[in-house]
Amino acid sequence: MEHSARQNLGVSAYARLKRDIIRGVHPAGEKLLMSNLRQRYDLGTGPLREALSQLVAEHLVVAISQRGYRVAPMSVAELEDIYDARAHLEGLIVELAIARGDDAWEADILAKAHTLAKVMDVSGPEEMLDIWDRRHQAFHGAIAAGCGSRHLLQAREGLLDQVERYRHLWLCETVFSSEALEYKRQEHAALVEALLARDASEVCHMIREHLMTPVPIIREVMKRRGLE
Amino acid sequence: MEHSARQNLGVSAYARLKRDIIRGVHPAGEKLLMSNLRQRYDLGTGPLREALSQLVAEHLVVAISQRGYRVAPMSVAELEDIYDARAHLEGLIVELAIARGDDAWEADILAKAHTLAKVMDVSGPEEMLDIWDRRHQAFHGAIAAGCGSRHLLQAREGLLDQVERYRHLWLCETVFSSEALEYKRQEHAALVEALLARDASEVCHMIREHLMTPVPIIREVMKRRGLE
DNA sequence: TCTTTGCAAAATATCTACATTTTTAAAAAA
DNA sequence: TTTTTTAAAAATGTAGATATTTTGCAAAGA
Repeated sequence: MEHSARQNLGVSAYARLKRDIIRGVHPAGEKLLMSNLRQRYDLGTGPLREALSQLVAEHLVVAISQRGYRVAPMSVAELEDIYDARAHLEGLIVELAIARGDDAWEADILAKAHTLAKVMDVSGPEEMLDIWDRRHQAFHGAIAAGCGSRHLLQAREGLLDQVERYRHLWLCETVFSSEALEYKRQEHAALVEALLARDASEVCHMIREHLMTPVPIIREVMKRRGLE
Repeated sequence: MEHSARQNLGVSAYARLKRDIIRGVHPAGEKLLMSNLRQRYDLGTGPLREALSQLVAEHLVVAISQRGYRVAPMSVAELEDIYDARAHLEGLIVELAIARGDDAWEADILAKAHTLAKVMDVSGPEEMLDIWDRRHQAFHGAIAAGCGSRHLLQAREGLLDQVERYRHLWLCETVFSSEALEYKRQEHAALVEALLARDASEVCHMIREHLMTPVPIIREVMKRRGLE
């Protein structure tokens, strides 16, 4: 009964490649040489091309016919466009969630906010980054889930995938700064309060602010690294 | 200079498969047998798996590990969710477009509205459907483009891909009915007028109405065909 | 009799290795 | 320099090997 359902290799190749692209192991614009990938991930071309095709569909990789694959480029212009799009979409979704969310929705938000606030620097900083990010995503995910539309949430996921590489730059700066973390914690608490009060316009405004704060920081990091 | 840039086979496999799924050649839920696909599209498994991987990323196909691929199911519940999501997202985008669109935007809308209104039943009805649909999409695309956000438009494209199968059911009913076409033509004209007047709340309301009209018709078709 | 179980055969999905085509680079010629 | 030629590198496609799932059928159990 527990044969640990063997995944096909394409699926794990996809997960590993995506993770490495987001973390900058494969930087923006890098040529993804089949021979390198085969060696690095110990896979044949078949599964790799499957994984790359999916990443192309997600716009994290671009394919040039007969010339292989490349990590999608990054730019400050794109950074700004993604965050702009996210702010608007997230605003729409939160508005719907406030109109449609039920008691279970509220309870879930409280639960996720609690676990997020309790993240402590117990193990190494690398671990810390993972845990904080996971719980942070879960918290915002719980808020968005209230909109009740699978397809709006799907669109939101798409933008999340796009922003991940930029957000990773920010995470590395932020998670290790306890004052930045403390500031976020306060924002989250205020957000929960406004959500429970179902104050739509207030929440919209707060979410927007909250979402956009990383932008100047990321812009700075990108300039420092010459990624503009 | 014009070597007609050879595409890799995966790309054309993707286009053909997608088209056939949207048109119902491969109905919802159908098992996509490799041997059948190889025969039908005259391709090896490699390019086919590439194409299928992309379609999986777009949620038009679902993959079950070691058990191959299946056309994603359809349901009335999904129909309603997609249209709901679309109505909200399109509303958001149009609002932004009204705030941000310039003169070129207005001009492009007028141009596209004109070509759409001029579609005549010159050749066969099959051809007619293609042309009307293409111009209809171009018209609404021109309106949305005004929002100026590549990533919001990308999210919109994603929903369009999702809805395409349902919309195809509707198109077949509508395009051959000249009164339905005439009704649409009036809606479009009114929409253009309100857009040029930059009456955001009016446009939002109209777009929503315009977008949702197909839903009851499609629901009917689905029931008739036992796709509920 | 009807249902369940076990097994082997067939069908199917998946992967790899190699053949083919195309691009890139390097060297030679103009 | 600029162009042409040539060799190496890389991408792409196919055929066949391997592993997995499904199916058909018979025997056991209810």
